[in-house]
Amino acid sequence: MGLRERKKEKTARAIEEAAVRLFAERGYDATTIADIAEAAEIAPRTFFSYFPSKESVLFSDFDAKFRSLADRLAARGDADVLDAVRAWITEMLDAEGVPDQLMIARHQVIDDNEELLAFERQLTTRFEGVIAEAVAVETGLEPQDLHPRLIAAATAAGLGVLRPAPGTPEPAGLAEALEPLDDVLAFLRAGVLALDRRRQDPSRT
Amino acid sequence: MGLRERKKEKTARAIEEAAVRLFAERGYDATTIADIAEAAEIAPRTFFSYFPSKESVLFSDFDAKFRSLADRLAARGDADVLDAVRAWITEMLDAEGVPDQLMIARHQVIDDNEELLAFERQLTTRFEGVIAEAVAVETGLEPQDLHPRLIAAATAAGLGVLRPAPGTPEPAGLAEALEPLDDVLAFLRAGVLALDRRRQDPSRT
DNA sequence: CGAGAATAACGCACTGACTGCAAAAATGCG
DNA sequence: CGCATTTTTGCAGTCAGTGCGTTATTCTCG
Repeated sequence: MGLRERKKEKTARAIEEAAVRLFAERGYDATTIADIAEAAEIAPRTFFSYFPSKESVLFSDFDAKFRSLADRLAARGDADVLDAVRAWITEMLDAEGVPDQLMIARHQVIDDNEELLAFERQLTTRFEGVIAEAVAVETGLEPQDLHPRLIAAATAAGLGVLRPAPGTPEPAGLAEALEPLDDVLAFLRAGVLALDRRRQDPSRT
Repeated sequence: MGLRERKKEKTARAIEEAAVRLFAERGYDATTIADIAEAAEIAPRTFFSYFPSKESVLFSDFDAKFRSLADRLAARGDADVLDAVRAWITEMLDAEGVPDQLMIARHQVIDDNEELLAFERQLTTRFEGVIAEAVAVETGLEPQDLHPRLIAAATAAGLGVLRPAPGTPEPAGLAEALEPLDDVLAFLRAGVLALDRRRQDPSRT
C-alpha cells in the first residue's frame, strides 16, 4: 500500500472521528459539514470526496458488512440460510470485539436521531436482496416471490431488533449479545417452517 | 365545514395531484417545489404550509391509517393482535376500493425511487410502536422487551412485503390482494407461537 | 352590511447539503 | 529533476426547508 492510499485512509478516519465527536457534542443537526471539515483539517468540499453524504460518515463500515454477508451466503454450500446468517452475526460480533469509545458514541448519535435510524434501516434493507436470493435458491422459488421476500424482510427486521432498545445499556460480553439472537432465529425458523407447510398444503390455516 | 376548510382541502388535493403528475412525468428528483407550486397555482412558500417536506406529499394518507390501526388495536378487546391487524388491513383495502389513476401513479413513483421507498419504510416503522405496545399488554411483557419489539418489527416488515414487487402488476380484486396476507400472517403466527414456547421453556432450541 | 379579529397566502432573506468545474497543490514515476 | 496523475480546494450555483414580517382573505359579531 503506497503512501497515497495510507494517507487517504488516515484522512477518512480523521473525518469520521471528528464527525462523531462533534455529533456527540453538539448533536447531529447542529453540526455542519463546515464544522466537520474544520475539525478534520480539510476543506469543506473535500468531505464529499470521502463520503457521499453527511449521514454516510456514520456508516462507513456498511459496505464491508454487506459484502461479507453476501460472500457467506454464496459460500454456504448446502447449509441453511438462517444458519449462515447466524454464523455471520457471531463472526461480526466477534470481530468487533469490545466496543471502543468511538463506536459507542456512534451508536448513541444514531439512536438519538430519527433520520439516522431511518437511514440505517434503509441500509439494512439492502441485506434483504441477498437473503431473498439465497432463500429463493434453497426453496426453488423466484426472488420476487412472496415467501423469499417475506423471509428476507423479516430476517432483516429481526436483525434490526437485535440492537438494544434506546436507553438500554450495550451488552457487555459476547454471550450476552448472542442471547437475543437465538430468540430471533427461533421466531424466523418457525415462520419459515410454516411457509414450507403452506406451500405443500395451501388449504392449511 | 366552512368555506375556509373546504378551500384548504381543495388546495391540498390540487398540490397532491400536481405533484404526482409532475413526478410521474419528469421524475421525482427532476421536479422542484417551484414546479409543483406553479402547477398547483400557489406560491412556493405555501407548499410548506400544506406539507412538511417534498416527500410527504406522496404519503398524505399515512396519519389517518396510523390512527385507524391504533384505534383498532385499542378497541380490540381480548381479540388477538394479529387478528386485529388482519381486520384492519382488509378494511383498508376495502375502503380504498379500485385504485384510481392517481393512486397507481403514486405507487409507481414511490417504487421507482430508492429514497421514497426508504421514507415509506420509515413511516411503516411507526406502526411498530403501537403493535409492540399491544403485544406487550397481551403477553404481560414490556414494550421495550425483545419479544414485543421483534413481533412488531416482523409484522411491520410483513406488511411492507404485501405490496407487490416492483414490476409486478397491481392485484385486480380484493380476494387477490388478500391471498398473500394469509401467508404473512401464517408466518407471523408461527413465530409468535415459537416465542411463547420459548418463554415457557427457555432451554428449547 | 361593516368593522375588526383570526387565519391563510405570500415574499424575502437566509441556512445548509450537495454538485460541477476548473485551478492549484501534492504525489508518484522515470 | 521534470512530467503525468491524483487529490485538494475554491467558487459558483441548485434546491429543500425555515423564520419572519406583510398582505390578502375569510369569519364573526355587532
